Amino acid sequence: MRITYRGDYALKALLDLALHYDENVVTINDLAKRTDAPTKFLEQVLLGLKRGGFVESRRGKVGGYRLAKPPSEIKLGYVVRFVDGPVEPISCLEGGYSGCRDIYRCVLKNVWERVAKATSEIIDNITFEDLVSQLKKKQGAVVYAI
Amino acid sequence: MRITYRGDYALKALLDLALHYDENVVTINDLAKRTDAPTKFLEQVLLGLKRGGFVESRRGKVGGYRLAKPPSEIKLGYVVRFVDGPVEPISCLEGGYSGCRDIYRCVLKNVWERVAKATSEIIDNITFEDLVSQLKKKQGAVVYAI
DNA sequence: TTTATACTCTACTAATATAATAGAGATAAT
DNA sequence: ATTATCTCTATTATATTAGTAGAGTATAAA
Repeated sequence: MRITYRGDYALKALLDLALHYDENVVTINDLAKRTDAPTKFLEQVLLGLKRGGFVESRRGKVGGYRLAKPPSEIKLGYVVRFVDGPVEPISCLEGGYSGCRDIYRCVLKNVWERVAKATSEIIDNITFEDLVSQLKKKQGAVVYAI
Repeated sequence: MRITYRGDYALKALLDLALHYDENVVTINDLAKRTDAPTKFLEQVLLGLKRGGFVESRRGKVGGYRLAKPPSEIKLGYVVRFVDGPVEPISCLEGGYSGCRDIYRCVLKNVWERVAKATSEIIDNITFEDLVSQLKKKQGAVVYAI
C-alpha cells in the first residue's frame, strides 16, 4: 500500500467534511485551503469521491460538498482502496501477476498476504467518526473553523 | 510499502542463494533462470545487494554469488528497505514531507504509523532461514536443483 | 433575466520512477 | 590466449503521479 498525494488529499478532504457534517456544504476553495491541496487537483479528487459514492455535491451559488453518508459509515480502508488501489504490497496478490514461478511463489506470497491482512485490519476498523473524535479530543473543535 | 519487480527479484535471488548456502557460488544465469528475471536486470540488482553487504561475489570462470551472511542473519525487512525503500505507506513519515498542515496531520499520521509498525513486525521477524525451512517443508528440497 | 459563483468534465503536460537493454571492461581458471 | 563470469555506466521505453488549463453546466440572488 502506498498513499499518494491524491489519496492524502482525499482523506483530508473527507475528514474536513466529516468535521462539518452537521453544517452546510463546504466549498472546494475552503477544502483546498484547509487541506493544502491545489484547488484544481482537488476538484478531480472530489469528482472521483463523488462517483465513488463518498460525497454529494451541490452546484450554483451556495454549492459545495458534503459527505454522502455519516462519518461513522465511512471506513478509512474503503477510501484508500478506492483512491489509491489495493492495499496489497505486491501485484502478485492483485491478479495479473506472472513474475514468479511456483518455486518461490508461495513462501513469499504468504508474507505479503500477512502484511495485507495486518494493514486491512487497521484501516478497515477506523471510520471518519473515529478520526473526528480523535481530532476533537486532541485539539478542541474550535481549531477547525475556517 | 510497495514491492517492485526489483525487490521481488532481489528477494527471490537471496532465497535461492539461501537454498544453496552450503554449496558453491551460484551464477547469475542460474539465478535468472530460477527467479524468472531478465539476466541483465538481475545483474544490477545483485550489484546493489553486494554493495548492501547481502551477497559476496567471485569473478572469473568459476565465479558466481553467495550470501555474505548465514540465512538466519538476514531479515526480510532489511532487504525490503534496502531495495524498495522505507516501509512507511506515506512520505510524511519518511522525513521531508510538507503536504499537510498540523490540523489533520497527527490523526492520519497515527494511522500510517500503526500500519508501518504492523508491517515491520512481520517482515523484521522473518529471516531467509525461515523462508528456506518453509519452502522445504512445503515441497521437499529436491525441487530446487537446477 | 442577468450575473456571479461553484461544481463538471476532458484534455494536456512536466517530472519522476520503474523496468529494462546495451555494451565495454575487469578478473580468474584452464 | 581463451573463455566464462562478474562490474560498471549509459541509455531507453513505459507508466505513474501531480498538477494545469479551459470550456461547460447548474443554481441563487440581484
